[in-house]
Amino acid sequence: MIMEERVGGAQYWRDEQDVGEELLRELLDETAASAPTPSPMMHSKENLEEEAAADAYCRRRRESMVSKLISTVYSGPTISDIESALSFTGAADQQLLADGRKYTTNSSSLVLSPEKALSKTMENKYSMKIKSCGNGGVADDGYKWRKYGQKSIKNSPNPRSYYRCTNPRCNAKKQVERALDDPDTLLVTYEGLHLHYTYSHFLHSQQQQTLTNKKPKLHDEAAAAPPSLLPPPPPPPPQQQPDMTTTMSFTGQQLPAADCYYYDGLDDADEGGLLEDVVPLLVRRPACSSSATTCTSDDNYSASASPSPSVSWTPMSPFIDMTTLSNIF
DNA sequence: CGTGTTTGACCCGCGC
DNA sequence: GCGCGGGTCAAACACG
Repeated sequence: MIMEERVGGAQYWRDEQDVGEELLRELLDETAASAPTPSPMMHSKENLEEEAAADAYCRRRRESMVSKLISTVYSGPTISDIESALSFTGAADQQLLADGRKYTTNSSSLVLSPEKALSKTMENKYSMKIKSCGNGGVADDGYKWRKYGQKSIKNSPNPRSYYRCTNPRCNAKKQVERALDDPDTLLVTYEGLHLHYTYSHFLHSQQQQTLTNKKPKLHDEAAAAPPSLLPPPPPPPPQQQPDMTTTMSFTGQQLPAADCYYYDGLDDADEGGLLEDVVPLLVRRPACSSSATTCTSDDNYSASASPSPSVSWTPMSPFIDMTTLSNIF
């Protein structure tokens, strides 16, 4: 596992945001410049061909920039990943309806459980190292995790904790354990995909509408682990250490952030409205994900799973309004 | 009282 | 078949 350390986590987020904003600005300028302008002059055949060629060029350039922009701001599960998961689930449902058999985790069963089959067809596992200095937690990854087990591992003095996404429709899990060589380093292994908003995303959007959310619960330090491009932490309360850093090294197929979604219309009020099932819109894997991606983010905020609803904060990371992008096409 | 954590027991896969 | 190790379950507990 490659592990790089980048000094100045805040600068990293800043740089990413700058790149994203610059690309978006360039893209919008480009779009405005290439917008069809009514011309009083008559179009000759040559002019029409030139315009067509120019249009094609502009379109390719926009697509290239959008691709760059998306790859800059997003590295989470792509729509194809979700489509694969959903199509499998649909197929499994059809199979279930067809033969009336029930899925079971029993290995002697003729039918694999969807989870098992899914894990066979998709290696949705990725791990990362998180280096956190200080006694505080590591950054929140935007999702709510519930600890369901802890196990001592052979030849390791540190126990491994098992977490599951609190969304009942999401089978994402993660394992957290401290590294053997460095007790400050957490090894986090993610498994599965989140098919819903990040918790922080929801809070952010909700706070813009109403401030009546109930207060989220705190999580322990191991419960939170930041993926690459999630919203960076809210401004630290004054009593917290300002100089803590978290260094992460991702290894695997995908990164866990998934923020560019559209709401599928399901009403999850029965889940307290905190999490919503969504399917990514627009985002398709814009660039091949490297085998190891490293980023450093500020860790100078609370280890709580989410920011306090009483504090409204705007993500520093290159969050681009996807509605804007959608309008471009 | 609701929600999340802890922890011992249980299940399951794998190697011998 | 047996034992080991990892993963999960679920009752008890803690906390706000």
